[in-house]
Amino acid sequence: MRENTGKSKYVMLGMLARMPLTGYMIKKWLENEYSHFWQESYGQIYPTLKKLVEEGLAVSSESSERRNGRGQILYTITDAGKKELSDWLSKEPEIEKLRYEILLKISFGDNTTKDVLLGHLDEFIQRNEKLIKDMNGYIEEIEGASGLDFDCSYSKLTALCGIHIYTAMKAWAIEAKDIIAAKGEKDHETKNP
Amino acid sequence: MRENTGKSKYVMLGMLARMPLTGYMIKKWLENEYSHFWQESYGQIYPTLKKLVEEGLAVSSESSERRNGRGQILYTITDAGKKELSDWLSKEPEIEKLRYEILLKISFGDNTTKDVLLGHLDEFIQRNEKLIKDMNGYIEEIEGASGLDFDCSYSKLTALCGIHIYTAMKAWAIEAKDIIAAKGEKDHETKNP
DNA sequence: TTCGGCATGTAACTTGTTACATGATTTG
DNA sequence: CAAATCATGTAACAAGTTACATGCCGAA
Repeated sequence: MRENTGKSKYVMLGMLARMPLTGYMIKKWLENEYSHFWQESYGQIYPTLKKLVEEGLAVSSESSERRNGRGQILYTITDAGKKELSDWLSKEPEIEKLRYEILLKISFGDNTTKDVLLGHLDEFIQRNEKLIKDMNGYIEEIEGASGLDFDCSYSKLTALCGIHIYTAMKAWAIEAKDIIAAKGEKDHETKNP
Repeated sequence: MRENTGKSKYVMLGMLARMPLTGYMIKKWLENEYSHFWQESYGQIYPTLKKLVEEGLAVSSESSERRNGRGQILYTITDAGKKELSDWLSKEPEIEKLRYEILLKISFGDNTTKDVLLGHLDEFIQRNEKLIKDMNGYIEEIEGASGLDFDCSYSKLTALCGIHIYTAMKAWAIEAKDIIAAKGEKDHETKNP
């Protein structure tokens, strides 16, 4: 009983806990609502789903009535699956290993021009502005949809986190631009006393 | 000439651009100053260094004078390496794919208790407080060391980014705790009109 | 003499992505 | 009729971690 499915397994379980889903639906749902902090490819989803069934954490029901395209395979979480999920939820989240390419490029800034760095930061600011707008739109969307069959307040919390992060990133980038610009002037002074 | 080394290659080049280094020194340096936004394992470092030499981006000089322990292999960047680095620095940084486990757990919050979530958030707040303190310490450190042989201002910028992010994360977690606590009360009201 | 740090290296494994194959149905 | 979308799936690859092997030196 090796533990080879990483976190994808729990993502599937968490989504199936809401409602029975197909692999395709899981992918679409991830793309729409989780993409800013989580993503999975089909190459992960389908094999993981099969393992879930093997481990008794979900059951599959092949609906031969092919409504759209090929016949769908619906996965439903079992009691064992619910227990597995809640056990995982109780465990303290691991510390994330982050890899910010932009910070790498900034920290190697000596090896390029000021303009290149300022360009990257400008692009970064725009990207974060877009993300903030997206997150705000998403929050309005779920606030607008009142008569929903399930509670979205936890989803809203993750969007709120996005807003915090992207706002902080944008603020940093603006500050960084100022510092880099000022630094250029200082260098010039030093070289021409 | 396949492109199989990902970003590790450029990290090595960026560090070698400062001074000639051994694999071991690269690892230690990464652990000390880059660990909050980048990390590499020996399993990546040594093979990548070899490839750098194969591609003519660095040269190795085995100093047979074994100062400490086993004889070291010093790697020095070549002009071709410097060009490769500056070309990479000019390219727009890729959009990061983030995976925040804590957000996953929060978004699946329905399947556990309020106490579990509040506990995770408390731990998260403490972790971020520690990180903010670390980053501030790091900034003071490089500000204190005045007569340094090379400019640290770009490193300081990355630390500043850390402070922004961790502060934002902490602020979010505090807000999230309040919202989750309030939500509990509201649920109670709804169930007992 | 034992332990920790210096120092290099690799094999096995895990994790995840990409590109492809298949094919029905819906929409323009 | 062509293209997009629904829908499942896999093989090959890429990337990265872990655990281990080796061995010297200095300090406790």
